[in-house]
Amino acid sequence: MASKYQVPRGTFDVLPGDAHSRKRVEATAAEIFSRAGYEPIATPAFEDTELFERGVGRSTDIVRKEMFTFEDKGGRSLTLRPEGTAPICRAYLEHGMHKLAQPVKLSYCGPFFRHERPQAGRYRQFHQIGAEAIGTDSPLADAETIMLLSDLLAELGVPGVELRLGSLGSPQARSSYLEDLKAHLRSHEEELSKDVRERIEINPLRAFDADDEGTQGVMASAPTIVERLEGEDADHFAEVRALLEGAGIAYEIDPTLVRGLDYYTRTIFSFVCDELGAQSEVGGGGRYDGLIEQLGGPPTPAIGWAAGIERILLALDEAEEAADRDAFLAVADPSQQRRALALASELRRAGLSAEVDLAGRGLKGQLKHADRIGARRVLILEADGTAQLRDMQSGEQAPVDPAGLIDAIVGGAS
RNA sequence: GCGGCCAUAGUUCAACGGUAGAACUUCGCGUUGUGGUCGCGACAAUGAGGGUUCGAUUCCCUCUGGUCGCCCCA
Repeated sequence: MASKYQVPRGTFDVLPGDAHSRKRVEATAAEIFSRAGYEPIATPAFEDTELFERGVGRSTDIVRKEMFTFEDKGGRSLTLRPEGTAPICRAYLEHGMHKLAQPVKLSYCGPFFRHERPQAGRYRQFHQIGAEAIGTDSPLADAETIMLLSDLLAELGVPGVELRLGSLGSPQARSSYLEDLKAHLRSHEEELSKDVRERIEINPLRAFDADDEGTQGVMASAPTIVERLEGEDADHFAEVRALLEGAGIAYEIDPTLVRGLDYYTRTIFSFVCDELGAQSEVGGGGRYDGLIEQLGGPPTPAIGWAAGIERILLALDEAEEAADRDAFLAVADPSQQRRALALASELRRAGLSAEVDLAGRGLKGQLKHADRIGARRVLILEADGTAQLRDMQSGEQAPVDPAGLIDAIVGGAS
């Protein structure tokens, strides 16, 4: 009988079988962050709504239609965090981290919330791993953070990953470019597909991705933002590219790269995976030199990224592996249950994995269960106080001295 | 938020509008306390609510959820 209750739309339970690979992803990230000096930070699951409105941008899809916003009993408007960068910048300011040696390098991992229509790789509660380097505008930081994510995906073995790189320049350069692009599109309006035409004002960059011939013809002569970068923006981007090339990181310049959050400036990047469906971005980020100032702090350049754990797992498509046990303590007679549990506890304190039957199975059932959980050895406790040690691989079984039980198992395990 | 497809045991799949079956899993049995292979048995399901019909798992509607695409993003 199925329960009338089920997980809320777009959410999921992490069951024991999935927990292992998920943990591996988190542990690998933690290791990579630790080696590079990106200290862990954790912020609350919800924040003042205004933090996201100001930080992410009121005109973005995220703020306009994807936030879980609620009022607390004091009438404050709170929002389940839809992303991690604005909260971290809030924490940076709130705790005076600008007084620390710059840049401040941080990493995080946790749940985020967006009210979107669920589909493969897109959930309403999802989990991100992220890194931020706050307080430097050096291209070195851009390259380092990108390399961190590249290393993570490589170490995890995510297949078919490709890095897309772009630069938005300064906010002013970006908006003047967008005006020019819109003008270009409008002047060729008849040649564009209906789809693209309708989105000229909303998202003109999308036109670069169109498949229809007419639009592609128009876009061939369209200006791209990367070729229009000037002065320091251009130098910065050139340096980032040189650093990535020097490190042997392959990338592709993507003039159509769009980040739907208002705070991005200069470098933006995205790691896509061809094993995924429509939600092909496995991780991405960019520079946000104006965000901290936007939140009321001093001008503070910064860069960071986030990667979706569910998307990584989807791309890895790992088969769950059966966990091994060093020993299973079987009882030939229920009178031995106490002894079994005590011995199991002792083995566990010695650092071994051991289980006992908790379901009242017969000896046959216990052996079967021991086999199922991958126990290497089964210790059968006899009613008369003696014991037999059975090797589950060879099937060999011999009596063991009750006094030396622990030694027999510990010794056999090493 | 918009379109397409879908919804049956714990899981994966069957069933011309007429008795809901199977496989895997779980539990038990295969003699007298010993796992894997094999055989036998047991537990166990039509997402919810309406409608059409003598009769609905099957057709229609609504809801819920999933999935794919759009949009957007991690």
